[in-house]
Amino acid sequence: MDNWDEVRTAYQVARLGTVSGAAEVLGVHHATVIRHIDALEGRLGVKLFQRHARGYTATEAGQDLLQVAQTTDDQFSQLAGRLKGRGASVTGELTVTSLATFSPMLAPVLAAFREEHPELTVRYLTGDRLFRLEYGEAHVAIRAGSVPDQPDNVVQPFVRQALALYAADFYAERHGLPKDESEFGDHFFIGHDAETRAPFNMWLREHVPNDNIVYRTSDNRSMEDGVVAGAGIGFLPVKVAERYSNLTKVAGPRPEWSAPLWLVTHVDLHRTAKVQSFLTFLKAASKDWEV
Amino acid sequence: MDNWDEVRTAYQVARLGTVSGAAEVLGVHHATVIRHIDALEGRLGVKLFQRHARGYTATEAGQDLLQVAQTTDDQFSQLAGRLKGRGASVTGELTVTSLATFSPMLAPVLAAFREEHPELTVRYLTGDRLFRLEYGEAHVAIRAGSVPDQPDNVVQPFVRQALALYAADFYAERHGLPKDESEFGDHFFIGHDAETRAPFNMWLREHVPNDNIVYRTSDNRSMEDGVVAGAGIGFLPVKVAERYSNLTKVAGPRPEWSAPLWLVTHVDLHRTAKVQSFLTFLKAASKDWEV
DNA sequence: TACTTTATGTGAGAATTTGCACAGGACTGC
DNA sequence: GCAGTCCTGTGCAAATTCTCACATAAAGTA
Repeated sequence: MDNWDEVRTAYQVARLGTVSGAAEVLGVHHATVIRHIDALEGRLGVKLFQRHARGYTATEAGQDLLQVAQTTDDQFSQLAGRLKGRGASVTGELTVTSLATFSPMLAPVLAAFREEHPELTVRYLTGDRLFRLEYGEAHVAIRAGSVPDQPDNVVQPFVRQALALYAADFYAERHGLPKDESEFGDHFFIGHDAETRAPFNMWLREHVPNDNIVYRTSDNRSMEDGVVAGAGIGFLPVKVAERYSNLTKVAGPRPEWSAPLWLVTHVDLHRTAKVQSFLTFLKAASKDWEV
Repeated sequence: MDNWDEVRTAYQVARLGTVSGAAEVLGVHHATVIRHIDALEGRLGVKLFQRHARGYTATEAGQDLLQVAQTTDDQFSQLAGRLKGRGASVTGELTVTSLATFSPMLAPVLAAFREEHPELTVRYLTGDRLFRLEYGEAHVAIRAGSVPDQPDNVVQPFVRQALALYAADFYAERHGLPKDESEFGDHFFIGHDAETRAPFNMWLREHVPNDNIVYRTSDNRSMEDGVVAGAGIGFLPVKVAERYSNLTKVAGPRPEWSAPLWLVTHVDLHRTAKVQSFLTFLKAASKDWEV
């Protein structure tokens, strides 16, 4: 059964009883219909129809085919309806990926977006490895650093996340707070373990003696925990710091500390209503994240 | 969704994950597969796959299609199996039609045939109107009279049904029995009401005075009832008369009384195993019906 | 009975579809 | 780091498929 179109033709003939009628419904010439039927019967070795002057009547075999193809037709119609609707509606899954750092900012946005579209399921992926849009792992990615230049990706600038230096009350009680940069040498800082190219980290390496960076973490979330615990002065997104009552802003936010963020989507999905709808929603929600 | 082959192509791509793999399975060039997918996506307005260098991964829409097409493929495979098998096996329906006269002879044959093929359903049609093979109303017809010459019918000679003249005991007691044809003028006969072309009826009109044909019926079955009830001397098939204990054979059987019977099948169904099987069975069973 | 309508069936040209060849990109293993 | 392999993608020629036109046959109708 390796030609589904012939089955479809036979289905219409069985349904309508005439070759001409089937040809009209299918939008082809009646000769085509005859050839399809002949080919199908020849391949199966069974007569599907009895030919007579008034048309074609289905044999048992033809009636069997009629029933099967009937359900197939129904299912395909439903499928087509779903698929066509899907392009225009915001349903199904929306998969977003970013560095774990942005989770606190993104979570409320995703929650609110899902609230607006009850039929939507949100998947938010963060992890060590980069989830790849070109393999369909995510619809939208939020990336930091230099402009991603994957060929099939649609990249647009997002916000520059406002970063500032914070210290916990616990730290301030024991070490005081620096009045300005000149006193940084007398304080302890929290930084990245690796020499990342994150602007704030590069700034830290330049302006703070290495020995004063006493608490080093491998990811930004642990850095946050360090700051809150009073392990030292460290960089936090303003939006994150606002959630803690025991933090004092030491300096900033400054534009040069933050890296530009990028919204990345796969070209195939970029123009879908779902992705577009989310992008506009995200941009609106992120207006006050800016430095 | 008016091109089922494209759905089938998309199904294989979704299943295998690559265009090349799908092309190999489908036995077409991979360029064809790509064009099918593009056409389908274009028509639906939805991306079914995300293209990347390692192949195609199905989007949600593609996975939806995969599921639907999966079941379709299964059902078509099963259908193909049934259909191919049907040509070779004796299952489903067997529809036989004849004049009601032959019902007593045919019934035991049909019953025995069905016994041999438990999966078979027998439909035996008799009626005033002729059931037409070319419209698929029956697989096999038993016809009397001159050779049917419908173009699409396969006609082969059947038996000449042995007919004889019978009288019931009730009649014999009251009127005696004729020794030979010369005494027919002193007896009462049962005949057809209309001037049918049945040989026995034509013989009756020639050899028996019209006034002696006192019981006239419109169908052969009523004629049988008339003979059994002793309304007169009448023609009965030998096989039918054998079933009654109160009948005495008056004359015959004679070849000139019986019309040749024909086995007729439609050319499209003639070579199927089911029809062939029934024809041989019927011929074997009818050997002793002959004159 | 002849005429109209509505079917199927078939050969030849037109149109679409398909296959081929080659290009280009990405991963793998040495 | 580099060759080999396995993908997708596209222009062009070949092949198949489709359409058109006409023939034929049966059933309804005046």
